[in-house]
Amino acid sequence: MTTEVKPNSRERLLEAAATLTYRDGVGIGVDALCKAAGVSKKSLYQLFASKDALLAASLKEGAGAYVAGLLPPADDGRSPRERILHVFERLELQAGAPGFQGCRYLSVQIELKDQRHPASQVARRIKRNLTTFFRAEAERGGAKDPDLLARQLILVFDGASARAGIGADNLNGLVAPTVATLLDVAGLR
Amino acid sequence: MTTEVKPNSRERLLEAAATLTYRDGVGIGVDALCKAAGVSKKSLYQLFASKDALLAASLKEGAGAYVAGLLPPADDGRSPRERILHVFERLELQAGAPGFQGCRYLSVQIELKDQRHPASQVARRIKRNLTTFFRAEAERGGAKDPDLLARQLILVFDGASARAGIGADNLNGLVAPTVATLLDVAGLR
DNA sequence: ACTACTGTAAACCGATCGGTTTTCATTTCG
DNA sequence: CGAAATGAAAACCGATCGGTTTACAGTAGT
Repeated sequence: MTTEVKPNSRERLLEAAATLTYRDGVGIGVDALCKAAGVSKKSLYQLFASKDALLAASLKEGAGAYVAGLLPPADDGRSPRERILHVFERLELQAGAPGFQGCRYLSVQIELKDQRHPASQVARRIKRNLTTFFRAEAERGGAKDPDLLARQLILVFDGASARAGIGADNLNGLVAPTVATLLDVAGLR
Repeated sequence: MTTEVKPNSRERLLEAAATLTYRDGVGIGVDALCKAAGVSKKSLYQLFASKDALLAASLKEGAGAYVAGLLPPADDGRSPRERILHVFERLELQAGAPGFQGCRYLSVQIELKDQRHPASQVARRIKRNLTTFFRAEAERGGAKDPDLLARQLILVFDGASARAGIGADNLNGLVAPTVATLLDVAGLR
């Protein structure tokens, strides 16, 4: 077993940071984070150099579960088209869940403004990974212009997630046909 | 003439709020706003009930210029397709300008989280206006499903503006073909 | 039992938050 | 000229910010 039954202070802080910054924004105070984690500020600053470092670490260590919940398993038998659509099905599912506020990585970048902020850099890397997945599947599926298709898909992903996050759209009947259209035109059968 | 040569305190505050909250986020302090506007806090709180009210008013009164800079003039001779594409051309232009941080109305809603915040409600209304424009042009152009097309267009608009705003994409060669594809499939000649 | 360590709780630091009030120089007007 | 109104500057308020430090309870190792 690699999983801990009893999360340590570090893990509880990462979890609290993930939960509270997603719900309340990156402006959340360290007092609130420590309280939610049941950890003293002293311990926080022994484990992390700063609040920014905690935030960046929280994003980074949550990335694995995030992409795992979004991407299809590697080398399942399905076609690139199906594998791409899988991602958007998962997004639509997430968007319907209570408490959904949009893609946390996009939100963090928008809230922080500063692109050089460590958490912003982590977020950018994760987004780039998703784009890379799209681009690989596009190429594998024989898309006319894999780069263009990948950019279109991540654009739709971020747009859909943002609009659902602010409650402007519930995505019902929107994402699947839009993605299908882009895949069709790109020649992804 | 309706334009003032000498902006009064109220206008300077609205302008400062627009500039600074866009650049630094809604977390900007009232001291900084007052300093930038050259207005005392006393005057601020005579003119506006709260910082939130100032922010909401700033968004609301900037909306006219915003949509005017985005939408084509009413009843120019052009086709719905051209009029829709016009909006995305303007967006691409904005995105290339220095200091572009994405659509301010989307950013405000993401930063505030709370949908009931007065500024968030103003932002939502403005976005709805843009969607209404898309939907009207879609219908006028004979789109198969005007509602769907309008939702697709605003999704692309927000996605493109967000991704350009965080520096993840420069939109070159992306937005126009994507929108064109959606218009084609919707039957908008 | 004694020491050494761990980590929580809480005091504390200077800075800043949103917001109110006081001060005072300037302008406006009778 | 003198009174009233305006508005900027800044002090002030309690609260909170990110971050440090102290104090102390618990627990291990010997």
